Amino acid sequence: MKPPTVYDVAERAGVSIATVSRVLRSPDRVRPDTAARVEAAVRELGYVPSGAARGLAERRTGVLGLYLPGFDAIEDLSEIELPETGGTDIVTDLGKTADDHIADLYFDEVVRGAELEAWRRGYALMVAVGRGSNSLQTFTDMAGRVDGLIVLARAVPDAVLKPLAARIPVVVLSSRGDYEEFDRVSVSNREGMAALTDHVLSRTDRPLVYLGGPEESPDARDRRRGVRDALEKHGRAEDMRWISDTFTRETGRRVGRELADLADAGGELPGAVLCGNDQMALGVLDEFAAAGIEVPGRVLVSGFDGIPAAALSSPRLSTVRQPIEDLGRAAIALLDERFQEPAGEPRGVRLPVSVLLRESTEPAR
Amino acid sequence: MKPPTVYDVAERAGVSIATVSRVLRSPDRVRPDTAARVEAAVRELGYVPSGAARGLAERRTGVLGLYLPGFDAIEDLSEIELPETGGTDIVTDLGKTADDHIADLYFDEVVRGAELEAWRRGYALMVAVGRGSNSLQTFTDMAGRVDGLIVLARAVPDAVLKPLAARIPVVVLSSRGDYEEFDRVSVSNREGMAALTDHVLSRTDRPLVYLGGPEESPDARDRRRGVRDALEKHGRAEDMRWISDTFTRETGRRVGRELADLADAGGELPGAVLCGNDQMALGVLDEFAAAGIEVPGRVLVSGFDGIPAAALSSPRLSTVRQPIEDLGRAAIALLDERFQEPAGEPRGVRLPVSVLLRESTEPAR
DNA sequence: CCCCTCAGTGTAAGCGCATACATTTACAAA
DNA sequence: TTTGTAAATGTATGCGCTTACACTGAGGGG
Repeated sequence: MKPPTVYDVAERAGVSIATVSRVLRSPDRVRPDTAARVEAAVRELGYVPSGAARGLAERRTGVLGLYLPGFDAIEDLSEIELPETGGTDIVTDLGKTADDHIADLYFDEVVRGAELEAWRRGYALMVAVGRGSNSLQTFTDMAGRVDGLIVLARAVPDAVLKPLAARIPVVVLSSRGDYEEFDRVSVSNREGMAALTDHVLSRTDRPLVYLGGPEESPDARDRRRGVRDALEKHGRAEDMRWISDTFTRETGRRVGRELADLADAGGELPGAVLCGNDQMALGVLDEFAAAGIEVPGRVLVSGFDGIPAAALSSPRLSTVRQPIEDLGRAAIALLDERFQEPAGEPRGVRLPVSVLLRESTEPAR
Repeated sequence: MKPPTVYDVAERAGVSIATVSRVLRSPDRVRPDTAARVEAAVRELGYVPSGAARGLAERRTGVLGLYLPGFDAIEDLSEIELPETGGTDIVTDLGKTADDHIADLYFDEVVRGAELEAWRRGYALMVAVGRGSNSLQTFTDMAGRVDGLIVLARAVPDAVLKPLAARIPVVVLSSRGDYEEFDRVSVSNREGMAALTDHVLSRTDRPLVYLGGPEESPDARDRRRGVRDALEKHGRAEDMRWISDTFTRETGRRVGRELADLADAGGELPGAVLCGNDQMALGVLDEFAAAGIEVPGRVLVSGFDGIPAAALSSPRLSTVRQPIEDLGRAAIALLDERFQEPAGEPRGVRLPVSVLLRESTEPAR
């Protein structure tokens, strides 16, 4: 059963296809009674205009794209079952469940922000994710379908991104300093971390530990710089032991245990453990709690990101909240702006962060 | 600057447009050396195939759609600011923050599930949301752009949905019994609530209160039926006081306060307060805690949905976890299945729920 | 040496719509 | 009635791609 087209509608209504098109797009340019006939035909045939044909003729689609690099969660997804009739599964859940979920992904909030802002502005949003070897295929596929594109830094080779940006507006979500030839949005990683560190330094005179992310991550680098900024400001540049590792809770646990063991063996605890993200900090807290080391009593701990779990830990974690959802929103806003003003200098937007001071860095008086 | 087309590439490579198209779509049907020339031209020109033109010629787009009814959160969204340079905002956050966030929206998880499954199967997902008066416009716009469509029950008038379903596969996310002429997926609301109620009835002999959602919500209706099923099974059909109101935490607080006041005035507390969703139950817990009424010591409380907050309350809430993310995933799977098997009876999938028994219904021995 | 086959390539016809431009109609003024 | 003008409608082209079909030339079998 072939879907009806303008031609079918036109024939049924006894008009030309041009009139059908007008009724749909600028109804006031057509006489009310003919419009009514056309609308009736549309209804009777269940006609739905083809987006592809419209896009082709109009040279715009009304769709914005968001492209993310693949992540393991997708690869690991198992086949879903489709039962005709569901049942009920009774689970006695009296233990503690961590529920380390996809929901914690950074992406997730970016996507949500982009969705909200796109919808608000009357665009539809298409989200695609690179998967394995043919991820470039996925990318160009998407690029060919949208009026503008948001891309996470490093998700796509520059050699592909650069020429594309000459064709359609592209916004990159990057760290500062990266991708300066594109429109881009980033957050104040460095300043935020500097402010938090500044606070911690005012609370303890003892030497510190910084547990940061991998060297090659631009975010990690920026945060480390923020720490250094604050140290220099206080003239305590030498007061820090630097550790770099993956951004995981497990890493935090490992380091936390190590420090606890050290203290156990008669060593001195650092004045504070500053962490490059919240997951790490939570890992540190896990182990300190297990070893009976009071936070913030004996040592301060801080994180970065402002994930929900950081507000639920005990003690609650001082951290820097990134406006991740706003990142997505700002990117869409920037795209929309480019449609109004196609030419011009690339524009960089840097979103402010909030330093959240909570109990984990607030020593009892 | 007009984007390059197949013609430009063909000219540059000294071949015909058919050959260009072949290189892109079935590379093994052209000689390796010509393919190489074409690929070089593609790269030099930064050519990206137009999705619109492809879609038109191929009569398929590789995109699936998800359509949601509008919600207030979008309307209320304020304009986002785009600062060139971000700052740092220092917030001393030593109080309790509720963070009642969009993240708690039911939709959110559906969207995520659909995204994951679509990506996994190599489709892109387009998500659109009806907004105000022109929401129908948005809907048909989207319908014209996708190979298949997922729609939330009641988001679109049947008069529109019905003819559309004859053109492209449509899956409806509905409560049981609804939309039987469509492919659809739902969850076992009724059975889940029956099982949880059954458990609660085995824990208390005193009269109960059921605080359910609005009469007109099919979900609310299904859950209420589940409660009734369990009551009848236990021969305690008369043991329940029924309340219907909006699905909000505030409603829960109101009812909780009312019950607390009653108890204060010498009345008897019910054996349990069963709630139609977790938000309500949390509201009840809020007020019981404020009034010093121990849960589960003096009264049991249960919820429905299995939202994250239900695992973090004190006491943790017994509830029925809906596999909301799976709802989205199953819908995509169903669509994909329809592509293989276009005809056939409409298929209904009902997903199982999990009854999570936690402390709020577990009286101390 | 001719004819057939087949791989490789080109030609051209849509796909369904928007729209510039041409034509017709309706109506008012002359 | 004629003419002028604006509103309403129709005609025809092109948007960029895929693909059926036609064509070419090279190699193999007779």
